[in-house]
Amino acid sequence: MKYEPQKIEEKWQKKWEEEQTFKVNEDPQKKKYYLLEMFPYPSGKIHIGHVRNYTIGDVVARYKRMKGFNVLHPIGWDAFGMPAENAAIEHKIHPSKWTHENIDHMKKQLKRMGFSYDWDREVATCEPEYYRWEQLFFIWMYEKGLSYKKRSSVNFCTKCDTVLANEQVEGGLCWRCGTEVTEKVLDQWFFKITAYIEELLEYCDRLPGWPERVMTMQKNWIGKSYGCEVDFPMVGSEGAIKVFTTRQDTLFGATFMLVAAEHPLVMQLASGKPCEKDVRQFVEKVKKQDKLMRTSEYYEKEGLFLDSYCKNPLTGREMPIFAANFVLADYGTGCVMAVPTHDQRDFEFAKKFNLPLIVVIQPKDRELDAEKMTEAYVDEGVLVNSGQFNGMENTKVLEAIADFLESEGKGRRTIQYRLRDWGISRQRYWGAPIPMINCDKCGIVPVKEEDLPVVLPENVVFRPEGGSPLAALPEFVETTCPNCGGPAARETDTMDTFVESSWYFDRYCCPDHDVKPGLDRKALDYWMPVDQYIGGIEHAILHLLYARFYTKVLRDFGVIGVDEPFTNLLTQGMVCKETMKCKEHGYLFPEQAADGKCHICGQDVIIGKTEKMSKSLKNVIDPDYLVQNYGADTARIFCLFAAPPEKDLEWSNQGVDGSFRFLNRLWRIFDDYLEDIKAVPIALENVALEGDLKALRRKTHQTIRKVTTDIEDRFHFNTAISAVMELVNAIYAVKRPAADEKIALAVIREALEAAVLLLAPIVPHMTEELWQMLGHETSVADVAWPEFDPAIASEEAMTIVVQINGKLRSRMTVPVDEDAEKIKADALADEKIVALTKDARIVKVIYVPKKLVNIVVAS
RNA sequence: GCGAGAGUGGCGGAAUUGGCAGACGCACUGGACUUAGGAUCCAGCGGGCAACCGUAAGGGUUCAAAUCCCUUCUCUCGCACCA
Repeated sequence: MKYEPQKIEEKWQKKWEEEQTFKVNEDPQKKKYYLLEMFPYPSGKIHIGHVRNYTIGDVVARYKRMKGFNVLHPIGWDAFGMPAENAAIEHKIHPSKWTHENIDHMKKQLKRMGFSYDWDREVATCEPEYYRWEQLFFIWMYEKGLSYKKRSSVNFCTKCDTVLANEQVEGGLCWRCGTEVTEKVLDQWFFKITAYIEELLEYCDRLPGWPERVMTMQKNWIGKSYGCEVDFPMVGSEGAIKVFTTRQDTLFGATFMLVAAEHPLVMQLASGKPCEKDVRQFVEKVKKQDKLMRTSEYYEKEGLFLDSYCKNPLTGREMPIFAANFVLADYGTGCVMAVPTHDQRDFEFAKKFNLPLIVVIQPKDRELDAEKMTEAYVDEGVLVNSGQFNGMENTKVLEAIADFLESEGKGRRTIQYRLRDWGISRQRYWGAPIPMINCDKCGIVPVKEEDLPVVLPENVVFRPEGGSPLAALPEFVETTCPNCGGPAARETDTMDTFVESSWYFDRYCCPDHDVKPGLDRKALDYWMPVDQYIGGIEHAILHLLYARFYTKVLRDFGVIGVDEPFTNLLTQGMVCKETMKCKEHGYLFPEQAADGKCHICGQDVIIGKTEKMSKSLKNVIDPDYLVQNYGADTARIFCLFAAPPEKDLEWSNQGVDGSFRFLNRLWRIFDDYLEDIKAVPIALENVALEGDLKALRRKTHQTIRKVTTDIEDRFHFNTAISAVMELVNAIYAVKRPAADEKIALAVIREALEAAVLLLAPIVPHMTEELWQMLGHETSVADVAWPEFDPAIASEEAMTIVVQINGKLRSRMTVPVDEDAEKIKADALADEKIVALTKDARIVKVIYVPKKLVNIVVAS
């Protein structure tokens, strides 16, 4: 019988669905395991990255299930977002329709891959029953001061009448219409993630199951720095300019002051002075400068003297104050003390404006001369020109200067963070409405709980020029104030879609949307936290940080009982493929470039770099194509075999062939033996085996051991698969026993059954089929994971390597329980060793148990 | 610039705690079967005639280094004028 994946795959998928094989419920008797993969955005079709991500997750879910865990393995849709709205504008299809059609199609595709989801828990975040509770949590957050409205500057396109994300600004122009982007000050909603900043940071060191690099990225993103706030008194007026610095060791070298151009202080200082007009112009110019450009290293440093001075608090020196384009308004106090000798930016600025340089740190190996410096000295050294601190090492003087500033009342220790509050307002339609009402009399008033959800209206008009369709819909906007009953206007901003993805894993735990308040604490206590989370590295900061924050917020509301949502995180690599180009026709899809020729013009195809699969580079493999030509099982096993999960996977069509060939190879030998082994029970307990059969049985048990640890401890599916390949090769290597050689057939049956069970999480359809062919009646998904017998797995003889001075010189086979002294003696008596050591003096002999003997000789 | 990670045959990758480098697969070569083979099975496959040499390059620690340490180079990712 031939291996026909299409036939058997659809058969088993139907059966799993009918029998609800993967439906789960809370069961206090069983140990739970919550396996979660990042849910997809319903963009239209699943791509190979989804296949990889969900295959990895599926293997772990099925493996844990066979290990006896009560496994929660859900899926859903991150269904709000811009592409749906763009489709509405371009193709005149309602975002809701577009999204639901995509979900329907992708759902079919996922089912066709055979993933073991509990589909009863499926969630789509665009449903009012989902975002209803998010709106309630928003109101709770508002009441606690965790969500607030603030004026803040954003990228704005006047033609499209909308805010643009940083990513939507291309070279200072709007990505859609090409209009110059301006900064606009708008009232925006924020989540106060900074209220949890210390806890978020602290837990970075308490999540050992997360990859170090993700944690490092999060820590850097939070960006905690210890330093001092220092007061620089104004000259000729009251008050002082406050500055944040981490380099108080250079304070004596501060010779001028820089203020961010946007800082209100700038106009304040300039007002009434002759420079006022110029300053105003300068500020306007800087505000217009593109944010991306402005933060580029190569951007010209510009500044303007404000005709004002302040005083260095330690030296008393008068310092001119400048407005500068490169000072960040929203970090620290928006003002920086400039130390041109020890900061490159300040150095460049000082040279440009001919400002004084004072060296305050001298390197140990040479002497700096301020006159001759060509760049700032930023390394370690000893303080000079620094009063009582002279002679101290700059790295050690930080505390002393901080103490001094505090005792003199001229400054104080502070901590600064890079992380800003999370701006969640979007002037977009396809998102969860922010449940707030603006009343002229009462101000901002939350919608009453019993009036939730604020449902997104369907009958909106999408304007090709952009802008929020909600604001243009009077029946949505016009309402009454919940407080005073007077006329009021609804908030028309919607929430950032990252809000939905910050708690969808909670929703999966309790699919009943009608429980109040939204989530069932008992179910959450059983399932949460997520034991294993799997997804792309691209979410290392945003989604993972937001979800951690939101979990802490819900915890403080008593909704959930965990501090952190995800115990273990696996970040899988990207799927890449080489690009193919035709000189005339540009990038070609793989099917347009078969046999190395462009299918449009016949020219030779140019093979380009290996890049992440993307539509624009056309280096994509359609999962449907794989399913049709090879079946889901081949697609699954290839994704796992080609690379370990955390690394990028380079696509290889020949590799897919190889995987398909392996499945056929297993199928064939299984089919070949089927009739003979069907009747043979496994009863090898009291049978003494010899030779080939003994070796095969040993291999079987060794393979079980290896595959188990590879999956359990490391998620190294590629080596697990290669171990099974070795087992299958070993079965092929055994001489075909006759139909009446029952013991031999029993050994082979055991090996084949082991191969089937070990592969069951990886290629579930084929293994279900083979399992059934053997006469079993239960689903292979419900069979217990095989156990190995250490006695059978252990080798009776071991190969000991004999080295001379660490170089391989001979090998010997000895019984496993051989005495160490005997092994050493045997090694020295070995024919090759004797020949090589006869003229040398043996210094010592090292025996590494079960591995090698190293003979150290002196020549 | 700062931070993190990586660099092993023609290719993807193994080597789990410092202990036989190159498992497994792909590609390639040869053989068998065959009217035929792009199917299948079997064998070979880092370099070198060899002694030997080989894990980006150089140095070090060690009886022993792909693995640990130092220097350099290259690549990937993240942050990036954060004071």
